[in-house]
Amino acid sequence: MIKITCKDNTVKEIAAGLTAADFAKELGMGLYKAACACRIDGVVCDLRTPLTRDCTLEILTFDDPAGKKVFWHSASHLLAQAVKRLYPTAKLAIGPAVDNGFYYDFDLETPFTPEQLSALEAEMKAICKAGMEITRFTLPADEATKLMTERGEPYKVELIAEHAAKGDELSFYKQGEFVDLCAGPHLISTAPLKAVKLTACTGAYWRGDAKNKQLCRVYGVAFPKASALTAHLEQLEEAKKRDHNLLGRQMELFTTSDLIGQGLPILLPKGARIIQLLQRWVEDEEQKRGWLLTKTPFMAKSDLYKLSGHWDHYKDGMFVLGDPDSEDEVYALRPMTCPFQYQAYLNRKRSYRELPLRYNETSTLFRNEASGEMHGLIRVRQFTISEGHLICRPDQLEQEFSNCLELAIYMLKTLGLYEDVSYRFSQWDPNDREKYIGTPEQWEEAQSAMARILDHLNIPHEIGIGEAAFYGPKLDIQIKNVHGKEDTLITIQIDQMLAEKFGMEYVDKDGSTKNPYIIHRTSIGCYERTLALLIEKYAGAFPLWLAPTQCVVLPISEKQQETAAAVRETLFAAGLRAELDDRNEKIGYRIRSAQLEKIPYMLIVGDKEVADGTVSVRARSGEDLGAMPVDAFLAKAREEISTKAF
RNA sequence: GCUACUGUGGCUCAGGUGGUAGAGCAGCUCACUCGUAAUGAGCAGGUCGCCGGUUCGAGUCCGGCCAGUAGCUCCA
Repeated sequence: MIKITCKDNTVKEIAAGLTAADFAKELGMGLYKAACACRIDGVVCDLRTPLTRDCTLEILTFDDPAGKKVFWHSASHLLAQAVKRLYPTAKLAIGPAVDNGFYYDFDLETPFTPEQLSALEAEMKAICKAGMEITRFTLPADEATKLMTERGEPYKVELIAEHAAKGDELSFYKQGEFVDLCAGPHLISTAPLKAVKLTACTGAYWRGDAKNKQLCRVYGVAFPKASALTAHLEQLEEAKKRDHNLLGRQMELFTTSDLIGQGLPILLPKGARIIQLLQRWVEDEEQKRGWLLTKTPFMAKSDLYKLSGHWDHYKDGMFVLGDPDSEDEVYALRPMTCPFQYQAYLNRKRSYRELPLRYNETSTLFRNEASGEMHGLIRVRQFTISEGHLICRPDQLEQEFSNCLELAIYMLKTLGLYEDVSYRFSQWDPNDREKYIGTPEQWEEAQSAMARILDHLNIPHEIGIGEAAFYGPKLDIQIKNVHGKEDTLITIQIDQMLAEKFGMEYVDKDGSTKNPYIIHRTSIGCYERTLALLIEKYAGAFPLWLAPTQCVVLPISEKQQETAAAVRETLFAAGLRAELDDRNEKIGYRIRSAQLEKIPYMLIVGDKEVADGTVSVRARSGEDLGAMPVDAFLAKAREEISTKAF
C-alpha cells in the first residue's frame, strides 16, 4: 500500500501500481470523467501513470490551466488524425497546445483553404463520437525511426534523431489507426473532445526558421461542452469590436493612405491630441524625476551606425538614404536614439560626481519593417517613443534600474494598463554569436546583474532566449492586444558594450578613467502603440483627462443657442476641451451622436436651464447627473482630470 | 519577405452561370424648433484597388502589381 496526499491534504491509502486514472475513479466518477491529467509531486503527468510510491496527487480538469493544455493537445492529435484520413499524403510536423487553443503543422502539396476546415471538423467529430481509447507506448530509437519511416513521416524521423541524441525517452500515443510521436500527456479517450472549432489556417515555417520550408498550420480551439465553445467564440467576436485598427479609424483618431505608404499612419486631430496629452504628461513627469531633455537629429552619417554596430547588425531594418555600398558619404534615418544621445554625454569630460546622468527624449524613429509586419498603430515604420539613456556607475546600476522600472509602472498604473502586462527577461543566445556584439563574459556580467535586480525587486518574469538587443539584455514589459497577440510595450535594457565602443568614460574618485553602465529605457513606450492599447482597453471611451473632446454643450433648440455658446466659451476659457453642437437636429439625435463619439459629458441647455443659470449633465455611461451651475460642473471635471481617474 | 484570404461611392454591405452598378448610414438642400441613443422629404456622390490579357462585350474569367486582414519570420 502507498499513501496519496490529495489536493485538500487528506491522505488516502491505495494499492501500489494503480494508475492516477484509477485513483480519480475512486474519488468519484464525475471527477474521473472530467479528468484531463494529473499533477504528481508538482509535475504534470499522464493519467495512465502508475502510482508506485507515496506522493501528492492532484487530478487536473479542463478548469485547470495545465488540464486545458492537455485537453487541447489531445484535440491537436484529433485534428492530425482527421487530416491523415482525408489527406493520407500529408506529412505531420508538430502540434502543441498554445495559450488559447492548439495548432498542428502539416506539410501538404497545396495548403488548406478555409472551406476544407469544415470537412476536417466533421471528421474530427466523427472520430470523437467513436470514443477511441488513447494509448501510450515507448520504443527504442531504431524501432521508433523504423516506425515513422514506414509511415512516411520525415519530420518525425528528424525529431526522433534529435530526442535520441539527447537521451530522451521516445513515447508515442495511439488512437485507432493514428500514431504520433509525442511526449504527452494526453487524455485517455477522444470522447471528451466534443466541441471543436478550427479557427484559421496559415503558413508557418518548420522549426520557426524562415529558411526552412513553410508548412500549413491549422489553428483550433476545443471545449468539453458545446455551450462553452459558443461562449468563447462570441467573446472573440466581442473583443474584435474593440480592435484599435477598426475603432481608431471609425472614431477618426487615425487613418492611412496608399499614397503615403505602409506602416505610416496619419494621426487625425483627435488622435494627435491624445498623443500630445500623453507626451506632455510624460515629459513633465520625467523632468520631476531628474531626467534631462535632449533633442537629437533624425539622421546621421553611416559612420555613426558603423561605430555603434547598427550598420552590421541592424542595416536591414534601417532606411538608408542612398546606396549603402557606396564609397561616398551616406546618411540613414535613425532606428534608435542611443548613439545620438551618447554624443550629448561625449560633449565634454565627465566626473563620477555627474553620474547618474539621465537623458530623455521624445524621439521619432524609423524602421524598415518587413511588409507583412505592419498592423494599425501597433507595428509601424515611423513612430515616436519616450526614449532615454541613463549613464551611471556600477554602484548605481541597481537603484537606477529600479527607478526606471518604477517610473514605467507608475505610467502603466495611471493609464490603467498595469494589470494587463507581464515581464520578459530577454537574453542572448550564446549559440547565435553572429547576432550580438561583446564577449560571453560581458554578456554573463550584464545578464547576471539584471537577474540580481529582478530577483531583488521580486519581479515574476519569463525568460526569452535569443531575444536580447544586439548590445545587451532587456527587461520587456509585454501586453496582449484584443486578438491575444503579445507585443512589447516598454523595455529597459542594460548595456556595457556601447559605452566602450563610443569611448564614453568618467573620471572616478581615485582619478582613474572608467566606462559607465548605460540603461536604455522607455517610460511609456511608443506613443502610437500605447494609444492602440488604450483604444482597445477603453473601447474608445478614454478617461476624461485624455478624451480629445471632454464635453459637448447641447442647446435643446435655437432659442437657447446663445446661452449654450456662452457656456461653451466659459468652459473652453477654463481649459476644458468643450464643444458646441447646435446643429439643427433633435436633442435625441445629437445625444446619440455624442454618445457614439464617446464624449464623456453632455451638457444640455433648455429653457429651464437658461432660467436657472444651470446645465443638465449627462455622462456617457447614460447616467443623468441632474442640473448644476456651470461652475459646479467645472469643479467636478477639474477634480476628475487632476486625479487622472479611469 | 512567406502562406492563406480580402479589396464595389466617406462608412457598412447587395450585385446566380460575363451584357458597362444598387441599398442603408454619413454629406448637401428644404421643412419641422424639438427635453436625454436616429423627424420627414429631396439632391448629389462610384471609369467597381491599379495595370494588362481573354471576349463582340468584364465589377463578374485569367495574369501581374498595390493595399488590407490573420498567422509565420522579425520586432518598440
